[in-house]
Amino acid sequence: MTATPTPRVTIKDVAARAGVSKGAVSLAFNRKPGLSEATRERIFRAARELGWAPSPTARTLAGSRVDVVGLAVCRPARLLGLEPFYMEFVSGVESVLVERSCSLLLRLVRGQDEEAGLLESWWRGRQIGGSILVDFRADDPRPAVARRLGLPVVAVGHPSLTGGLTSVWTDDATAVTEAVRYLAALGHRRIARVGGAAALGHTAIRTAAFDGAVRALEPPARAWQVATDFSGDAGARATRSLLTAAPPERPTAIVYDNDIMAVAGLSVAAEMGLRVPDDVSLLAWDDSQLCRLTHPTLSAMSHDVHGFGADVARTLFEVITGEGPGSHPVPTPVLTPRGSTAPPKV
Amino acid sequence: MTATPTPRVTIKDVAARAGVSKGAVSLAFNRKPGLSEATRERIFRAARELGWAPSPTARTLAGSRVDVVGLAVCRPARLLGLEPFYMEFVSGVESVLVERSCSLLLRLVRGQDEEAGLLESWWRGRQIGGSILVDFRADDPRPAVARRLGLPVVAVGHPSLTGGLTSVWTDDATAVTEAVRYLAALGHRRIARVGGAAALGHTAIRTAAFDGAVRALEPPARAWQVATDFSGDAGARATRSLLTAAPPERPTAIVYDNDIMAVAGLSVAAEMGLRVPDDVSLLAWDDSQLCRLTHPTLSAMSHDVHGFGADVARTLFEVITGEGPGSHPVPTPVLTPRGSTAPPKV
DNA sequence: GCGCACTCCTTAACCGGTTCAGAAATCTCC
DNA sequence: GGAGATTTCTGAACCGGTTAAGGAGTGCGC
Repeated sequence: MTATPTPRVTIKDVAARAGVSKGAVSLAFNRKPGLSEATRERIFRAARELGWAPSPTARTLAGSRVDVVGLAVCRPARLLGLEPFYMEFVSGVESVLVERSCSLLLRLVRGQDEEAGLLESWWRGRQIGGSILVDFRADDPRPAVARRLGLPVVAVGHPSLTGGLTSVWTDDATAVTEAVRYLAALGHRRIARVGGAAALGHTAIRTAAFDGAVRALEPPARAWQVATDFSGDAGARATRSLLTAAPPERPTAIVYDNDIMAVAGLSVAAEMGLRVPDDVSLLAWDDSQLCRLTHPTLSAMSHDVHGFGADVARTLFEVITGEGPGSHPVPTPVLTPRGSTAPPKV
Repeated sequence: MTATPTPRVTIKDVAARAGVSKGAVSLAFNRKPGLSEATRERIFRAARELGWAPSPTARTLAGSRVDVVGLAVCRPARLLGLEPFYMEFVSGVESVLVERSCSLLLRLVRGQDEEAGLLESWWRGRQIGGSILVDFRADDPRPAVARRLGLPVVAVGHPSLTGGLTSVWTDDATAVTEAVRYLAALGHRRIARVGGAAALGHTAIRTAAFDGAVRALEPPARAWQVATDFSGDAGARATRSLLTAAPPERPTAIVYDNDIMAVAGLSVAAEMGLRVPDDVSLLAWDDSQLCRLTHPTLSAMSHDVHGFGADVARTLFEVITGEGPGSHPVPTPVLTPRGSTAPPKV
């Protein structure tokens, strides 16, 4: 790989060929006033002939915007690989970035403190023009950092978690409530939930909502909740422990906080000789294609993760261009019944 | 989000505080000779006190290296979300990048031509210092582009596919052969393979290897091969069509090119009332956690995707620092027998 | 005492753009 | 036809670093 000395073509070459100054070329390419239509056209033609495009690096240095947005994701690598959610989310974000010829700077981190430091160095080094923040926890340091730096960000999470930052969020509480009501309507009176990481803000929201929804049922129902780390293994363990009890002490329906755990739950039921949905109903969250690949297929609270990512990216651009803080709810996940839920037969 | 006018601290501030010139600071931070130990120390102290770090943008513009590597991935968004492989691969790449404070620029593209254009604009715009190339096809335009540009790249794929670029690859042919021999040793004589996208180079390699391996069996065996798009749906369709034949015309073992399709195959078998592994054995590829979550658990050709990503990243750095083309095989996937494979009982 | 090599540091040009003050040319209006 | 306003374009400074050339000071040999 001998580095061919690629003859870099710069703004100067374009200017020379169009017979104007560098400044004129810059004006043309930034669609700023002060150039005749003829000159503008001549400049564009020259640029086209030379195959020139302005260097983002130089642009950034010269003080204009930065065409890169950051995303730091904080989960152990093994889990990330498994969660369909993120890749789909990223692809949604990308779809919007591409339109504005922006790029995504991705980094896996091990905690919010590391992420906070990363945001600071990204921003101070002018590496990013804004950032997407996910996975909020209690006492999250990131809102304070973003505010201190003046870094444009959009937070993915309920406004109660995101410290006043512009946020985009799904109404998890309503979705959980709907799930519980649905199961109750099927006749379930012993309902469990295998939740995500307890430290995560949205897990807390779902936990509370689940609690409230079950409490509101009439006739009253019995409820269980378990926290996990979102991994399939944890989902399997939780399911196993829930289902080992004898029937009257055993849930007849289980709600999972993601689809991986639901898949794991399904296989645990099979391994224990329980029929799904006759002996136990299973309901997943984050409906990915995975839910349609199991047998029986998994009922799920589904939402458009790709579209969600796109919304987040669009909102980030609004923030970057100076819109005030806001809260953008996206459609509540809707229940998609499939083969894993039915009235209890026991 | 009123952008606080963050007072940017630059190399000039550090120089002033240390009582030296900009040049000296630069020398210190690039560990170049020509500074006394005392001065060097004084400069670092000043930088530390001011919380300064050199701006990557300015560094790039000034002609030194670029601390970003590119990765363009070309699959429909829906599939990407599902394939555990990529996220895990990315996390492996990241693990190495972080050590060298590099970042990953990620982009989803729709074809190699789009990717080739992207590489060119990334490189000419000095946005990346090198790139990782995945998913090689016949007549892939990317090697030529990389060579023409002098862009340092590392190709993920067998040397026969990557047009002389430095490549990192798993020995798929051997792995496929091993899979076939294993199934044959269990007693299978009717073996099918649900392959990936036919246009992909490594799919072709596996197809040929499968063919050869089956042909070499003694006593002779019957073989089927189907191409898919890697999606679970396609895997399900392929499985369904393979298993609808009457027993003597039906494979007793199926090998899948990724784990998603194997999961889908498992559920199709269940849906058709076939027992796994008694009626049909299933063998996955790209062993992710998913394979341990099904019931029965999926036997798989497993390899360390995270480590693979790390190897690729390390190799890219070698290329960037000027090593010649090379070929770096990584360990061949090994067979991990689990519950989905057994001697045929029919 | 002088030339010479060596160490340590500074100076200034440069990377490839943006931006703004102001010059040159054209238009407007009386 | 000339003052003033407007349009169009240029020149130079600047962003925050890197780097090559060069200068000041020191030590050494003879």
